[in-house]
Amino acid sequence: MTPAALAELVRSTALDILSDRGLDTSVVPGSVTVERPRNPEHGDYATNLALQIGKQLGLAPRELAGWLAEGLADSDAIDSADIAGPGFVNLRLAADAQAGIVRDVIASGERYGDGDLLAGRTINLEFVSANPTGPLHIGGTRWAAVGDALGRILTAQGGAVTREYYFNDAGAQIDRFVRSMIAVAKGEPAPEDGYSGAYIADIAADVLRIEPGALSLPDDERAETFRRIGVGMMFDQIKQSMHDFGTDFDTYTHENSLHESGAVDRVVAQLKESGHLYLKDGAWWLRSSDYGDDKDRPVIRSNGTPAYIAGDIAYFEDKRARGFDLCIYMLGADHHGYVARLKAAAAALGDDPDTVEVLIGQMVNLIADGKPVRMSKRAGNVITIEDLVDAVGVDAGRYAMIRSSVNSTLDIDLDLLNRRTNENPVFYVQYAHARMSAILRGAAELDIGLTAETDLTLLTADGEGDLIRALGEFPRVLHAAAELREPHRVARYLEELAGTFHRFYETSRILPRGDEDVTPVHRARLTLAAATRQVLANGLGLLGVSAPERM
RNA sequence: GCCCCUGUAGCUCAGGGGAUAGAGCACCGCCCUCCGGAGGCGGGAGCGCAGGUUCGAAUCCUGCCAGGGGCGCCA
Repeated sequence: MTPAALAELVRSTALDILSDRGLDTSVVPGSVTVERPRNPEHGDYATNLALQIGKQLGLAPRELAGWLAEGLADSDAIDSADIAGPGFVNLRLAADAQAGIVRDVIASGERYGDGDLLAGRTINLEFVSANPTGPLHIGGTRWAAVGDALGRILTAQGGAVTREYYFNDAGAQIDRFVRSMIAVAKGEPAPEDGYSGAYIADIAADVLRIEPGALSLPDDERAETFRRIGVGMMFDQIKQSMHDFGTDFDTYTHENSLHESGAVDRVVAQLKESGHLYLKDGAWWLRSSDYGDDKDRPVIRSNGTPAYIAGDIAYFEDKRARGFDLCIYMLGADHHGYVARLKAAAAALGDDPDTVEVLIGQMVNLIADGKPVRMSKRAGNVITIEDLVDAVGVDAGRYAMIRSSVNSTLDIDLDLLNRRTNENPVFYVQYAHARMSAILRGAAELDIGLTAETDLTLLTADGEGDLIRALGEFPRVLHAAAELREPHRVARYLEELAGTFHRFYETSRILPRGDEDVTPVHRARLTLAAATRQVLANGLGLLGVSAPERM
């Protein structure tokens, strides 16, 4: 019996008890809390339902808990139900009900853990969207890993997810990028406000290789040539880096295309007409202060040119026209001020601001010699996605990015990367998977197959029950990770599961030793190992991290 | 000044109102006749401060302190 089914059992039992006694059943929440107590003496599961609703019913929680325990104990799935503390009901599952979790994992296979939280939702997930003026640095790498994992998690909950990258190939930073390339191509120093990394020289040289006469073109054509080729190359490089990192996008939208197609002009005209923009000091303003911004923001500058936000409004309109009912934006903490603007844009277009969901992630700090260092292209200490992958590999790199909440600033220790240590917890998880793979190989050699007839009620040892119940948590973890948009929950769960497995492995011999006969207990443990391996593989897959058979 | 995030073990971090707050790393001590020791067992040590809500607060609310980020007709 899965925890979800158990919660439903508790709920229906409570409803029966209350209606039998003529009490108000509406106080029972739609979903009842059933949790795994920290202290194993408190049972396999515990519910606080009596504590939650006792007061509303005017009943002592312990009395209510007593009725609940009595009712639950009648179920075949429940071995024991006891009142504890101020009104908890502690539950122990019957062996067969617990075995049902293992059967469930084996039967569901790769789909074990999936849910329908987001069934019917059409979701646009925009992440990274780094400017194409340089290689993807380690900050953007965080979103590449977390965003990709989130996309997988939302998909596993039934969401129709489109991963999207917004490519800012318009605006002032592109002009600076172009001026920087041209200056370096001419052998001059990069402009004061420009970009000066070594990659600029490389790209400038590549532009000249493709268009040898580029420097002698008239100013306008020269800039356009460098822009077209240089930005295109930068874009390809970023795309390739992320692909090598295991992150691919479904759609790339170019900001420039929104301007060139007239989409920006159209949406601005529409907003002027509908009164959502107002004219002040010669500029057209969006009422973003209605949505938490500290002031309104100009959409059309007084010189008549569109501000950055104009493109974003047109982009949102474009997303909605493509049928998305939820648009998620993953932005760095340095863009948090943009939340209100995006919501105001949605509202101005007549949409519910909740259609826009902005996830703010904190920055990635570089630590060297135990102290934070500021990344600077000028100082030449920019750490790129390639640097990270070269140092620790894709799996450890992705895992390190994902396993912390995005609300926490992330410290990446340069010395650690340079030492290529195996301190990353991903190895702990992967090792558990490899270990089980080895056992299953061993079982195959001994010709021990997994069969549906295996008696899983033989799994009665503490370590075995712990492991089974840990497997049972996976669907709830995925549900929470999707609902809260927190992929790190999956990583933390996998670490716990791997630990529970390693402990099981120490105390429960899986394969027969030497010339021992194969017993039903061996078969049951082997099935449990196979189920655990499946869950680890499913979880790692959601993080985009490999589940190796051997390490 | 205003807005967002953070403050939990020596360090890096988990912890969706629940019972005795966890993990990894580091440190100390144990465990290999047999399934992979990249493992297991044991040990020490902690919720920034002050109020409030609640049967119950690391978690929710308010204030303060400290750190990071942001407040442009830049993007």
